[in-house]
Amino acid sequence: MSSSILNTLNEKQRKAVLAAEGPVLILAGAGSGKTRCIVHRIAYLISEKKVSPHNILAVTFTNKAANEMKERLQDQFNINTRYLWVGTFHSMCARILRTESQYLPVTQNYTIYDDVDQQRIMKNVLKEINLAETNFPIKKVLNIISQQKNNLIEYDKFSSNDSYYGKYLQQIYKAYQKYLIRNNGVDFDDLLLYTAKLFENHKDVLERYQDRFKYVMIDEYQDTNYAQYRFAYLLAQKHKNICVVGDDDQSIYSWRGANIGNILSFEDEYEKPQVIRMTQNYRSPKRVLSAANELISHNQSRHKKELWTDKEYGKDISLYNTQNERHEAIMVSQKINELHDTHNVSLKDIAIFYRTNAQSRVFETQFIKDHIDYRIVGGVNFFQRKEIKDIIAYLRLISNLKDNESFLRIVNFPRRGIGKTTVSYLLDFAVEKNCSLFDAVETIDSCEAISSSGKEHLKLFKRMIDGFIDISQKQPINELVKKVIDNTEILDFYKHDDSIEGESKAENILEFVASTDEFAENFITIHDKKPSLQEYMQNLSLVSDIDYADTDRDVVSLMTMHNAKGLEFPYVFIVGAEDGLIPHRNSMESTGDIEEERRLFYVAMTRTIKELFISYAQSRRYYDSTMSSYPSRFLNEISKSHFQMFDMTNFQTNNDFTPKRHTGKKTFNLGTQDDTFKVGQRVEHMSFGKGRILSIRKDGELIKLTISFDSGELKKIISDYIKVL
DNA sequence: TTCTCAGCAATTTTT
DNA sequence: TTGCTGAGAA
Repeated sequence: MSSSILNTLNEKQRKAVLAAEGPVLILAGAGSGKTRCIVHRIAYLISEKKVSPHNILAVTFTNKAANEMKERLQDQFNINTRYLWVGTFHSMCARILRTESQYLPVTQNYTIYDDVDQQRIMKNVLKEINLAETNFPIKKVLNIISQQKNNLIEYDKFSSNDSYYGKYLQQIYKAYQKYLIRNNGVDFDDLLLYTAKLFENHKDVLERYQDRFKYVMIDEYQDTNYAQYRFAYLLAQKHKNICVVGDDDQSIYSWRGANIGNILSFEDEYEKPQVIRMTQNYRSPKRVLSAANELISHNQSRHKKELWTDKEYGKDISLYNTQNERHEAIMVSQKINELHDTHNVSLKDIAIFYRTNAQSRVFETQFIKDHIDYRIVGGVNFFQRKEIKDIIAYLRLISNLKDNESFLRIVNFPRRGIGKTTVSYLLDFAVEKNCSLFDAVETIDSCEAISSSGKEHLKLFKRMIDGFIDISQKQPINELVKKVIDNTEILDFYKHDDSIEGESKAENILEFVASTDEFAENFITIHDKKPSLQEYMQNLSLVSDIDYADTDRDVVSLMTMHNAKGLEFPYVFIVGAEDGLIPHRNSMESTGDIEEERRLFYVAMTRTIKELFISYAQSRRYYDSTMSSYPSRFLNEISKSHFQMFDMTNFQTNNDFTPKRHTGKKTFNLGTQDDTFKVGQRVEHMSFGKGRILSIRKDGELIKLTISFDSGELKKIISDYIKVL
């Protein structure tokens, strides 16, 4: 029978594949082959259990993972994946909502706003209801609203234990939501919220989907939030065939509402689920794995478990102590060249992980200098670049005329003589007429406030958009994009901008055109027809760079530790392993925060297939100042015997690069200079009382601490006078 | 009325 | 270092 489905699996994996019916919980450690397990499980359902692909829903964490899964099913098991639903929660929900839009406050062609759009919108909302940004910081407010939505709380149910701010927050939430609806738009969280609410409030709709998706599978279940949990729960209520896969040690998205509780309480939620634990790691060498095990064992709130492996011990983990972030980049660059030139390692087998996106910059400059090809995965998404978003704004407006947000963005870009004054009068006029900005232009002649030249320009603008609408109905998306770029002269605008940025922006635009061509091509092979604007818009906001990261190019991959999740590379560099970066200074408040940072570091380490390199710098430039930094506390939680240490701090810019190898472990201290002080630590001073260390600076023999005392005072004090608590 | 340029603030992680 | 705001120039 299904020899190819079961043969290559170990006992636990086979068990997971064969557990086709009923609730199943798979606790799968890092590198235990869970993706493979899911793929084989789907293949088994279809080939052996004769389940129609039509009845299977598989939720993955990224679209890329979804595509890979489909490819494997197609290539390995010859399964037609056309009717199989594989994708992220968000893309599933977007798809469902497009079909069920009659139940929604928006129409079928709604716009999906991303986080940058959200910020712009919130800015307008605050202005609209006369609240100051200083009192209600945009990001914070959006964050709170996001949390509410992820917990399926709508604005009328919003309550806060803070009675003063709570009242305002509810008001903001409401105004924000109304604004979105007025623009016929939704944000990411709405996709989940609307779908979950749809299932809750319309039993008939829910039942339709329950019967459609008789088998539900969810990957990375530890990173689901309440709305996602609810979505899955409701879907699976009828047939109870739900299989979730996850690892509590890899939960790194709690800041966006993910709740490890979902996976930890699965056994209570569902009646007698089969529980399968996969602890054999097939990815990392023993050395790396045991170091990772040691690290993660410092977390209190976790299922106790230890990964094991048959693989060889592998090399020591290299640990580099460098002078500053530039030297760190030089060191990594040289190491990569060495791997590439003398050990024949392909660049695509090398990855660099950092905690914050800003850290990528130094590496980019260094790699360009050293002629190392690289690519950044994630970061500023290609589709989030200003020049691309401008074109997308045209597309959005064409497909959704109520989208005032996009209207405002492009009405005067490229310049066409419609300035702030004209726009603000137009806004008033639209409010008065209770219509969208675009519709307001129709009757603009009756608006006295706007100058006649303003009116003319607005009408010209409208005529142009009307022309695009016409084209969009007759031609496929890629042709439309070309027309938009031609008629708006956007490309010329950048070409005439002599700066380097202008040039690269023009290039990006051309790349965007190419990407729509490619989209059209792919679309034709799958659907046998040319894609319309609508069909293009459907997946636009939901794709990210990771989804596009083609693994074929022979380049070094740079990404945040968050983006590294689910990936693996033979050679892994973890850079910036410093207190303040990992754990991040904003995440040192509670032990819960620190535990999540520790999991993040754990995730990064366990991506390694062959060899792991970790580096930290003595000082690091932030934005305008240089701060001294100290090795991450996490390094202290791993036995030193796993490391081979290299002190690069004597490196001089003109000198050759000759690392001094440290064999004597006594001379090398991982902690702060005297291991007593750490950033974030509680300390006491005789006269100032108790406080917390904010930064540590070495000044000759002296160690100077900046301490925030509980009294509210901020002092710089020599360490001799400080007692550690 | 529109556009430009200087000064100022702000920097975690993402579908 | 980048992005945004506000004041003055065109």
